Amino acid sequence: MAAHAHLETLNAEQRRAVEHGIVPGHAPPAPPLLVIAGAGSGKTNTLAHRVAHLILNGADPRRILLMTFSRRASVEMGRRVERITRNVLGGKGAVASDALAWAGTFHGIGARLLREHAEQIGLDPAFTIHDREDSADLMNLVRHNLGFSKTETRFPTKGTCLAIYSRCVNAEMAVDDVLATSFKWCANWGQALKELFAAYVEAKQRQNVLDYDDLLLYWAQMMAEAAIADDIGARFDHVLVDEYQDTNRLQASILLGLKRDGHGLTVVGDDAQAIYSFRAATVRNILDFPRHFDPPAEIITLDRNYRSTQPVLAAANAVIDLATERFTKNLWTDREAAERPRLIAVRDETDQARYIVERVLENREAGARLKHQAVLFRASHHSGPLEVELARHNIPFVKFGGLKFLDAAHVKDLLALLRFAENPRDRVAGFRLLQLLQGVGPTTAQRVLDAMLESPAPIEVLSHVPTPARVLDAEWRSFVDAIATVHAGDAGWPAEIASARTWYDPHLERLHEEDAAPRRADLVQLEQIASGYPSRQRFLTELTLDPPDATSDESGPPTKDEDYLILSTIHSAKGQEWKSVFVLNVVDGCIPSDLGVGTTAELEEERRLLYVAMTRAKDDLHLIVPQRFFTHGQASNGDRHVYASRTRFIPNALVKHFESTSWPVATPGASRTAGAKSSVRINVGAKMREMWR
DNA sequence: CTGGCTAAACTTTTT
DNA sequence: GTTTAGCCAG
Repeated sequence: MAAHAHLETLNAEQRRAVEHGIVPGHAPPAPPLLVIAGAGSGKTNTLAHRVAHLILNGADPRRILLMTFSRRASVEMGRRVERITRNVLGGKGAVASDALAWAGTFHGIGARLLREHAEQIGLDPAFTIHDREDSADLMNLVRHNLGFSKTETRFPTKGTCLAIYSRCVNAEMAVDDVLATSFKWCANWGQALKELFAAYVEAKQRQNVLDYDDLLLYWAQMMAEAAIADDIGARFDHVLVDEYQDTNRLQASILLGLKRDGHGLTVVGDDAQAIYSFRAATVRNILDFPRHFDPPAEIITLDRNYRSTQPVLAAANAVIDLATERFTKNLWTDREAAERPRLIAVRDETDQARYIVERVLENREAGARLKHQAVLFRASHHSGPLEVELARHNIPFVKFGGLKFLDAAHVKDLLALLRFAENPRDRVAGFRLLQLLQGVGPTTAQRVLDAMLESPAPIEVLSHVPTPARVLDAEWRSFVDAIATVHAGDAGWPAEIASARTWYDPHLERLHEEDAAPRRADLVQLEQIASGYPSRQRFLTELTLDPPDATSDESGPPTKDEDYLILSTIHSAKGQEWKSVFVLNVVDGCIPSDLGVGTTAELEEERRLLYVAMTRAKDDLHLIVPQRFFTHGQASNGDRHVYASRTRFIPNALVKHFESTSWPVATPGASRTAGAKSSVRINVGAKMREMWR
């Protein structure tokens, strides 16, 4: 049947998931559905087909809420939905991807709903949003004001305070419980932390700023109020959530508040790939989902893997099989292949980098594009030596995860000016800006901001504040004018950024004499990015919620048709796949991270992390094991490097799933020049057999 | 009160 | 190697 041609590429389970509750020509809010979708089982494709199928059978795309884990995932989903509907309806009838207006992350959707419903909950719709660093800075200001920065024994740092606060909010737990379970070394500070958090919340409200957690928290609060919850719930007929295993309790509260009887709800996920518990995500969400409803939600399991070859999948299955707790069964595939994944022993991180360069170039010679190859690692800084080696060989790469463009001091300075102009009550932005001026320190900054705080027209007040002592009159006037000009917005968006840059330039020169030029180029690039947004508010909001997540070795992002190697943290690699995958530092201390071996739960998450990394590979998988690696500056510990051993997640019993080799391959000449008899022993018999394989 | 200095502590993953 | 608290001169 032609109308169903788009379903023919799906297998039976996928098709059941796509068609659940939909009859031809009629797509009412269906009973709740849980799809357990293993790695590479066509999850994104299935979800995209379900959305398309809803639309093709009469659902209004503007009344579909689609929540994905990242902005990148939501863009991809929109594209696929558009393609499917175009194939069925032809060019004219296709649903434009922007018709799927409510697709995005929980945080992004939250920000939009909060602006629209701000009045109903006594919130000023012009709020600005603090990213993690801004939140930590505000926490620090409050912490300082309460006198916690000079306690007898050291008070937790701003980052730790924020982490504790964030976990309380996201896990819906009391401070004392969070301290007892996740932050034992801070258990003594329970009372002080409660005071701190109360003051932090007040400060945010006075300044009309929200942090990441507030976007969810305020939303959840709206859902707890029946009248508003019904209002918002009624805007959407269908609510679909991807990567449900990585949502937290607060997000589950929102979802269940949105659709209390579960009708119209579809969630998709895989508990074997849960890797975000540090953000308070809990697999309980996905496990408990069916029983929230009566009758319970239907469960459909996708366990056929279309991505990886059989040997790659066998190795990944073996790794996850050792998990202490498993809910889903193993994946299967019919993609036969002879090559087992490789376990490569190298001497150190330098050789690890050389090995990858050699293999990557070899693959490119054989016709594989760089883009189809990826290098994955546990922590962002693990790729350091590799980046050097890639640069030496002129191999372009793009790195996902880790330090961001927006974290650079000069970028933050300029953004602070824009944010301060947008919301003059934003103390973190103001504090940062004022201290750029010579002669202004914390005290003067506080005083100026205090004067502004009370007034309904803070910019007016600022213009009339007398030039503080120790500050040059001209410098002060230039600062005040810059703020006022941008705030008034007469130049229009994004032209006003030019005024901001003009003001900032002398400060840039002074603060970064050494490397002012590349930093100035960054700011030009920022202005370019800004031109893609319709307004200052949209720019600031979307930039904090969806910062550019990739950095490359060249200035500026590479153009689409250029070829480049992918470098990514394992976390940022979620949902992606490549023909060849290299995993760095598959040693104890990196995977699992030695910071992640505290509790069994943490250790189990590290195991899943390795599983996620391995299941990204379609054809070749290389796990690299450096025999030793250098540690950063623990001078007191003496040795500059430590000997590492293969990750505990691949014990001897699992080695049979891999092709074990070392690199570089020892040449006969090398041992001779060594003079003394080499300690290396080779198994001649094995090598003979190897020749005929 | 600011800004430059020293000593000591900390060091993952991200919306 | 980077960030933070504390000290001191101007």
